Amino acid sequence: MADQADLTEAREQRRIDPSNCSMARALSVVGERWSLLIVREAVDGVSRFGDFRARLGIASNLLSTRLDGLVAAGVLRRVPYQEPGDRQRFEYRLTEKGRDLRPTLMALLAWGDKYLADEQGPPVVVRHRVADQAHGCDEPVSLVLECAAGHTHLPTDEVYRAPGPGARFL
Amino acid sequence: MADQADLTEAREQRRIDPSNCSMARALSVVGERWSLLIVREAVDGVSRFGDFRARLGIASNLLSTRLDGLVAAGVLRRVPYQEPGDRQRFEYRLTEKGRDLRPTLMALLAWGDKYLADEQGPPVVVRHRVADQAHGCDEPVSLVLECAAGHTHLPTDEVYRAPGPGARFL
DNA sequence: CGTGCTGGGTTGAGATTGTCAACCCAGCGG
DNA sequence: CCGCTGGGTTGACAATCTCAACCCAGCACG
Repeated sequence: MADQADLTEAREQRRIDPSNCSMARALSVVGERWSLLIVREAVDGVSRFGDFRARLGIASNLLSTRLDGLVAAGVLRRVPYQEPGDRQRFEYRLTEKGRDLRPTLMALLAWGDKYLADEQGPPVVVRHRVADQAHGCDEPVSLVLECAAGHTHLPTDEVYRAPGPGARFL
Repeated sequence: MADQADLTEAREQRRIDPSNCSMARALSVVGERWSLLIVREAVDGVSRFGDFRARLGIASNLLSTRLDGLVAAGVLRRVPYQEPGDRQRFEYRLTEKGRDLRPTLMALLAWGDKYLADEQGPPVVVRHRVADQAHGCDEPVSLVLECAAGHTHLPTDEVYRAPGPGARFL
């Protein structure tokens, strides 16, 4: 198997310092138990404390802490609103930074759909809504890998992680 | 702003039960502190207990627990190996299921690169390695959204989550 | 044959984080 | 001025994580 050869080769080459990695940083922001689920709800249009709480079943103190954390990280922003005949309250909306987590959510969703769905199939699918409603597309959407040279639909084993401009080595 | 209208609309429509979601299931497998970092290392060719430990700086008992969990989840498999002049030991290799987490890792990496990289730029980039080494491509790779009708490079706001075959409602 | 080294762990104390339940409080409506 | 509602805070307890110490099988060395 080429499998074994790959491993041996990999073990011998100069290694990128794995602690200096954007993935680790990303996980420090959204890597705990609830963060990504909160972001998922926000993507889905949820914005109020009580709605997050009800839909996720998360403890309120923890939700409070997580929302603060996500606001501090710039993933959500806290905006005042006022229902007619009610005092001012706050809601939590996604920022651009938060919206950019959508591919991550989709990748996780796709993986869950492939390996963890129950018999009836995936409970949620992602579809294409074109901005112009006249010719709605509505086809299922997937994530594909594409390289700058225009090669598209790369299988995942044709990609590798290489040192970037900010790389450090062991 | 259309932003506000979207939220209101979203709040009023029939909602997918968020607990019956592949994402939540996916997170229950790889959602804790170290799992994805372990998988990342595994993708990178790391397979041995001590190597994971050294590269991640994770406590050995926790690594032990996580590796067992990932094996139980089918993300890694435990295979015996024997170095010459040494006794039999075990290493942890990615399964297909584990390899399929690569898009998730890439999405997270891309997000981290965009928002969390330091001045020098991202420490790691993903490149295209063609199987046939003769015409190596080596261009940077990115994840793009594509729908079944062939629309490609969808902006994330042109996709939405819709009920799938296994959907439940609130 | 005893002694130590090395990879791959286990055990246990203490800090951190999460859960659950109770409580708070501002302001509207009655 | 009473209670209800949304959006929290507080505190007891449980589960997890971190850190440090220890273990143990088998090879290598003397």
